[in-house]
Amino acid sequence: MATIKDIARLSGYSIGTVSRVINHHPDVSEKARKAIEAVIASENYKPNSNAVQLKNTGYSPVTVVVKGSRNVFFESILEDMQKVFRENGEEVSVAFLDEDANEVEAAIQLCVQRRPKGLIFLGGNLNYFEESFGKIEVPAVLVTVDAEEMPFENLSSVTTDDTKGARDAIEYLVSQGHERIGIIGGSLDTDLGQISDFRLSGALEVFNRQKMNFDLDRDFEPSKFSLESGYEAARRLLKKAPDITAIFAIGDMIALGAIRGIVDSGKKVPDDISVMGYDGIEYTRYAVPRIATVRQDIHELAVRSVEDLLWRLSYHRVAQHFIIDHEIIPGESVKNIREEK
Amino acid sequence: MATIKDIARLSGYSIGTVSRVINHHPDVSEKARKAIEAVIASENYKPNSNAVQLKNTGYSPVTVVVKGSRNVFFESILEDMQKVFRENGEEVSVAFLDEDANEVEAAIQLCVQRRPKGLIFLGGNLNYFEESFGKIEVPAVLVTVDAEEMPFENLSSVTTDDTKGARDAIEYLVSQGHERIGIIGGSLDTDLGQISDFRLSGALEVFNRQKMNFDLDRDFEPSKFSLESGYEAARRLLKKAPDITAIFAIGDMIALGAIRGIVDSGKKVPDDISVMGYDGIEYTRYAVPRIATVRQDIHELAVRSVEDLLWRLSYHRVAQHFIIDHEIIPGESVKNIREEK
DNA sequence: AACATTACCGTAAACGTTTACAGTTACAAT
DNA sequence: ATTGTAACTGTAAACGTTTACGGTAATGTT
Repeated sequence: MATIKDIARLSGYSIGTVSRVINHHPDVSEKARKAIEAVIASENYKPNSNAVQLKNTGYSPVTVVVKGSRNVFFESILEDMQKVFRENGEEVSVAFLDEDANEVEAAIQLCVQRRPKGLIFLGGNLNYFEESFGKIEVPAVLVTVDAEEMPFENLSSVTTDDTKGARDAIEYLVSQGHERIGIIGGSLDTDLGQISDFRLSGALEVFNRQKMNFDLDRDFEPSKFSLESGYEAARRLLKKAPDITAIFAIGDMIALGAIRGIVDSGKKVPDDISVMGYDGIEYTRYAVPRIATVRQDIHELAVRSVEDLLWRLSYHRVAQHFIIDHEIIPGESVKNIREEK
Repeated sequence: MATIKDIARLSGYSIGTVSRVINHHPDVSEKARKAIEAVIASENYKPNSNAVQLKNTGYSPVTVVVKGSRNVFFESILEDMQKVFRENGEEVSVAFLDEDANEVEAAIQLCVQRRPKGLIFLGGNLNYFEESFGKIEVPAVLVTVDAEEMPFENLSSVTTDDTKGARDAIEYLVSQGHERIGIIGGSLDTDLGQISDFRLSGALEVFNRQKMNFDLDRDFEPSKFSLESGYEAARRLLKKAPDITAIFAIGDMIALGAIRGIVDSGKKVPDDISVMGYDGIEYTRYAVPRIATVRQDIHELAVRSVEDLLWRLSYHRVAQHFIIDHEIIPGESVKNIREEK
C-alpha cells in the first residue's frame, strides 16, 4: 500500500508538497500539482484515514447510533445517510443498540474510545439526553425526537411532529366513523421522552378534546416496535376491549404484528377491526390489505440530519431543530363505517 | 480527553508501562498494575483507536460491505454481527452498496483508503470476486454465497445451500400437488454468480429431473430483491402464464410484493395461486396468509462469519467454507391441491 | 547593483499509541 | 564485596499524516 512517502519519492517532491496537493492548499506550482496528481492516480493512492484523523483532530468519522429494532424503518434511512456522507467525502460508522439501551451513555463510551467528530442518534429517549448529554461535546443530531426544549448548544434535531401526527391519525379514524378506538404502542411508565410517548399523548389529546370514550386501562396496550410485540398486544387488547372498531398502532411494524393478532383472534381487518399504522414504511403499500398510516418523509429526514451535521462541522453553525412534514395515507386497512349507521 | 501521557503522569509511571498494563503484557509489577488501573478507571480513559490502529497495523476495524436492498433480511444480521464483534472488543464499520454495484471494486477502494483489517461481504456476485478479489489482501468472508470454488486463500464463506434450498422448495410445492409452477427472481443474463442464480438453477433442476412443464420464457420473470420488483414481476407472470397454480419467489421480499401483485390481478392467495418465499424473514410468520418459505438460520450465519473472521485475524487460521442448514417452513400461502383432483 | 517581494518547496515537530531495547533495581549466590 | 539474574521500568523510534516555519530562487523595484 502506497504511503505519502512513496508518492513523494516517485514524484520527486517532498511529502509536504504532496500533502499540499492532496489538501488543495494554494502554495503549489501548477507543474508540481500535475506531476504529483499523476503519481497519485497511477499508484491509486488514498491517504490513510487513521493517520489523517489522528493528526487532524484526533477524531474519527461521524458515528450513527441506531437505537431499537425499528430497523425496517431505519434501514433505508441508513442507506440514504451513507449516500449523503459519501457525496461529501465523509465516512460514517454505525453502532447498533438495543431498544432499551441508554443511547447517551453508550455514546459517551463511544466518544472516549473513538472520538467521533460528530454523532447522529437514530431514535432516542429525551430523558437520557437530559441526564447525560451534557457530557458530550461533539456536534450531534437527534433524529425522530424533537430536542427543541433541551438546553444543549450542540444538539440539533430532525423530526416529524409525532404528537400532531398521532392526532391526525386519530382524527382520520374518527372521520371514518370510528368512536371506540384502541391504541397499541409505547408505555406509560416512563416520562415523556421517546417517540412512542409523543404519539401516545397526541392520540390521548384527541380523545380528551372530543370527550370520547377511552380508558387507558382498557383501551391501551403497551408495545415495543416489533412484530411480535404488536401481535401480543393486539390479542390482549381485543380481549380487554372487544367493542373497539379500530386500532391505532403507533408504528407500522406494530400494526403488521397486530393485524396477524387480530386475524388469529378470529376477526377480520378491516371488516371487524380497522388498523392504522405510523411511519410509512414501504411495505404498508404492498400489504394485503394496504395499511393506512402516517407517512414520514424518510429520505428528507436522512438528508436533513446529515446535511445539518456537516454544515455545523464545517462552518461551526449553530444547532437547529427541523420539523419534517407528515402525511396521512389512507389505506384498505381502515374501513369507513360512517354510512353503516 | 485523557491520553496515555496523562495516565502516565497521574500514575507516576511511564507511558511504556501504562501501555503494557492496557495490553495485558506480563512485565508489570502488581503494584504498578493496580495503580495504573486505578488512574485509568478514574479518568475514564480509553486508548484512542486511531492511534492504536495507526501504530499497530495501519489498519482500521473490520468493515461489513452490505450489498443490495435485501435489507430486511440483512438488518438483523448486522445487529447480530455487531454484537459478536463487540463481545470480542472489536469495532465494525458498515458500507452500504446498491444492489447492482460491484462490491469487490468498492471494497478495493475502501481498502486503499481505510485499510480495514478484514472484510465481510453481505451478499455478492461471484463473478466480481473472480475478476478482482485477487487484489484484496486482507482476510474476508463472503456471506450468503459459496466461495468454495474460488481460488482465494483469504476468502471464507458462510452460506446456505441455495441450490438445494430451491430444490427443496420446488419439491415441497410439487408434494402439495402443484405441477405448473412459476418462478420470480434473479435474472438470466449474468453468469452463475449470485444467490439468485443459484436458487433459480436449483429450481430448474427439479423441473428438468421431473420432466415438468416449464418454459423459461413463459413461466419465469426476473426480479430484484424488492417489494416493487416482486410486485411487477408477479403481474407480468400472471399475464404470460395464467395457468400456473403456484409461484416460487426466490426471496421473501419478492414474495411479499408478488402477493400484492396477485391480489391486484384479481386472484387470491392461496386459493388461486400459492406462493412460496425464500429467506425466512421474521415477517413471513406474521403475514396474512403466513408465508411458506425456506428459512435460513440468520443468527447462525452472522455468528459463524464473524467468528471465522476473528479467528483468522487472531490465529492466522486458514479460510473455511461453512454451509448452514436451511429448513422448509410450510405456511398458509401454499395450498395443498392434491386431494382436489 | 542592491534589496524586497513573491512563489514555491522542504524540514521537522506533532498527533497518541506500541514495542524493542536498554537501563535500573533488588536480591541471591558466590 | 562482587557478580549474576530476575523483575521490572523508562526511552525512543516508528506508524502516516498535516502544517508552521524557514529557506531558496526568481522576479520586481529602486
